[in-house]
Amino acid sequence: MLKISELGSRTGLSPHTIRFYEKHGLIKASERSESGYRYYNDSDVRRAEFVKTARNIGFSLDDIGQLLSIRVDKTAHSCQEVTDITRHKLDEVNAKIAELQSMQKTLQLLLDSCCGGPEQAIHCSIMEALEDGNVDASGAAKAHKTVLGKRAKS
Amino acid sequence: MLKISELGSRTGLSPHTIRFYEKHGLIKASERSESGYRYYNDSDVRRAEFVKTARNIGFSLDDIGQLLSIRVDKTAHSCQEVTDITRHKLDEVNAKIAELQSMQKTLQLLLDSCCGGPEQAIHCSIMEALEDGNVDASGAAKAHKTVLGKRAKS
DNA sequence: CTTGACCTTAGAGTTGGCTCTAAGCTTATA
DNA sequence: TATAAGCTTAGAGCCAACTCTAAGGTCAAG
Ligand SMILES: [Zn+2]
Ligand SMILES: [Zn+2]
Ligand SMILES: [Zn+2]
Ligand SMILES: [Zn+2]
Repeated sequence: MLKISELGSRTGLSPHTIRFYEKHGLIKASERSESGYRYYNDSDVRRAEFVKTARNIGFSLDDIGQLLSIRVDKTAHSCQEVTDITRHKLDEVNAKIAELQSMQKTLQLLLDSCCGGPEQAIHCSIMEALEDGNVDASGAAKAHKTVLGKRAKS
Repeated sequence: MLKISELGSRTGLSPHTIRFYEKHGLIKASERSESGYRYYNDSDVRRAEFVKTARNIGFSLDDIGQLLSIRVDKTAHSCQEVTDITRHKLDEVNAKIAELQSMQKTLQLLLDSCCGGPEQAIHCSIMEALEDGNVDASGAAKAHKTVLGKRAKS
């Protein structure tokens, strides 16, 4: 039976994150000590590792919840349900890639047009393109709200 | 002189968003009526359109702020400053694309391995891969926090 | 028997870019 | 003149997935 920080070092999730996942129904400690400490058995650890793997792939916590409910009774669920979740995620990823590639293309064109030198930006072609709005940004408009965030840790 | 909703329909930004941008220093109404209504002149409109174009490309509001401060005095800034901002953005975009492509690859492999049929998920290869953690998710781990958000409107 | 590492909880804060609400004032139209 | 549409403000809420804080309880080592 592992304590929360031991589960943390085994899975690479912080105790904070483990409690957060518990609050959202993803992970549970099958036992608690009298003083309230969480204790995780092998089955709990396997579930937590499943969550970690799914998260690393990029599934949302909501997706992971669905995958977990399939996991607890596989006879009640089909391969199709699993592929539906996976394909939906892949569709999202593909859409996002397309948006980012549109941004990439636009930014590259802008960079190619500008000398990038130390002279005054008076005739800078990037500035001119932005002024004139003659920028091929089709597809990029929807892309950038949350496109460039990061997660710090593993 | 345009009122805020007129500037909105000209630029495709909502009045709410215009006020939000004003609060963040991107856009200003050069005049106010006695009753406090914002009035935008041609120069204001051009600035707002610049902001809209830059936003559509994918620049952050912070980036746009920097571009705007170059715009107001181009003699005091160089092409290099402009390309630095642009290149930095391109680097972010490229990094994000790489992460998403890693996710894409993993998801595609999972999908290829599963029959996707109506039978019970007992021997589902996607579930097995998630259980075993033998999933090639290198690079995807950092990717997904904010990767799949959306902005609704233009 | 004290130190320090670890555990508990509820709840607030972070990020970026909006998006909306409430409560009230102004303006245009019929 | 009445009604509706539009404007003002400060400030709250939203999204996801954490991340941290405060204030306290627990436990093993020396
Ligand atoms: Zn130049
Ligand atoms: Zn230039
Ligand atoms: Zn199957
Ligand atoms: Zn399957």
